[in-house]
Amino acid sequence: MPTRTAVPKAAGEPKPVTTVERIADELRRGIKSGRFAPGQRLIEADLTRLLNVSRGPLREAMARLAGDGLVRIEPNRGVTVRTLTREEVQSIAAIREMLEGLAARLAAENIDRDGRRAEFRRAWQDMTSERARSDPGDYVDANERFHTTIVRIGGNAPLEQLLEQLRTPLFRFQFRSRFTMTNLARGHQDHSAIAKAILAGDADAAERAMRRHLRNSTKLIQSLPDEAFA
Amino acid sequence: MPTRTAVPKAAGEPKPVTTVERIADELRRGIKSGRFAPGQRLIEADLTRLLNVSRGPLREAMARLAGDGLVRIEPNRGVTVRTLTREEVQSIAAIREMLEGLAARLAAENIDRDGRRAEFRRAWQDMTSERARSDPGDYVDANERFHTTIVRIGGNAPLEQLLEQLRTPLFRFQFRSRFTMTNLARGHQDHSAIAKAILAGDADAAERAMRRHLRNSTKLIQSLPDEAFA
DNA sequence: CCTAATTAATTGTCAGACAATCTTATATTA
DNA sequence: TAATATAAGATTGTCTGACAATTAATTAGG
Repeated sequence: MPTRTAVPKAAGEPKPVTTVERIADELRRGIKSGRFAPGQRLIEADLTRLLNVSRGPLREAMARLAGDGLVRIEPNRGVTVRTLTREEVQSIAAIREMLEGLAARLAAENIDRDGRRAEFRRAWQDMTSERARSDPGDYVDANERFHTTIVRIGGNAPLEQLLEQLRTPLFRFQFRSRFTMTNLARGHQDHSAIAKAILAGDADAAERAMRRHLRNSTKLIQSLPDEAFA
Repeated sequence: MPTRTAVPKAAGEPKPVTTVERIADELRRGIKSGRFAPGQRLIEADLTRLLNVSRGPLREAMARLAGDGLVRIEPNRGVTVRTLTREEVQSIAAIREMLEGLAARLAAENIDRDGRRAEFRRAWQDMTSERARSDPGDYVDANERFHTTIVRIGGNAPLEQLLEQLRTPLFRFQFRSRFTMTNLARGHQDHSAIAKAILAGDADAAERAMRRHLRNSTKLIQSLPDEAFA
């Protein structure tokens, strides 16, 4: 009988302390990576076996994910990975356009605090590195880091958390759409404009550039065939 | 004296079918009304007794509220009603300014769909009614309905949910600040401008007016003494 | 092949248990 | 007395097992 109650605590790492947190982390990762597909049912019995936990913490973790908008809980019908209709994608995109725009503005305003300019330069260089240019996975990662760095530099913590929430359900679309050469080129133009504006401390330009970028990305996602949506 | 809970019932609110939902509802109301004060610890044993439920569903409900940002869960230290620092209030206000502005824009764009113009007129009249003008509680209710109506008319469901989340932790400030005559007058000016722009279908003006209103409200909240914050 | 009855799977909740951790009260020491 | 260590109590985190209610799957009957 595998009664693995306590996880060996890896010292020094910002790792989940609690079983609930560990489960939530695991599921979050699984959903983001696509291992749990949108619409898929998450059955308690399966997951308790898979993760070696009891139903209590598992259900708590599910409740947290539901609060984050990653899964849907329907009474007596259980939990499913959240799906998005075209309309919902559009709605979320409109929200993101406003908020990522705000984040870019804040980043431009605060670029000269602490070591933020250096931090931003690093993220920006990662985007243009050879690795990111050749490997799609690396590119997606660098792209995500670019955006999260901008928000972090802005220094609005609630905004950081909120954008994380809004991006996650859209994440899977990136793997399908982004990788034609013209798309990459366009994305690069957008990113350049954003980076330039932020480094120049031009808040208006940064916001404008970011919003334009978001609109372009959205157009790309919306051009996907119906099968990509719920 | 019975505590006055000024939490308006949403129109077609679906009744909680599940114990977890009932608990979450109850606690949400309690937090919004101030019966559970910011910073207050929510102890499982007390609440299971108070609500006649077992720990499982209670903890699930807590997890959902945590996802909504209403409470904080700290490992091994339990659940507390979320508190806000001045800085956090400012951060949330910046987000709200963008999103309520978007909502106003969308409302103006969609004011002539279905019966939305009539619906909006009703909410706007409630604001200026005698009842709202005399009783602070009624005014706060009408004010909340005014804002939620605008978002609903805009037709962006995720935005509706998000703004609900962002408003709730700020709700308690309304009871302390809003009620000097000059404040009411200023608020009325703002609201008039918003209503006029929306009814005229002028999206730009609606967004501008709403953002101005939000900035004014924020200034009011920020002018509160330190005791009002965490 | 479609509909209804039966069975299986799954969820929602409860109760009790116990170790780990945090908090408070008490005793000890500088 | 103040600071600190220690013990006692309170609270959380998790597990197990149970059972009714509901939903999904299967089989039987028309």
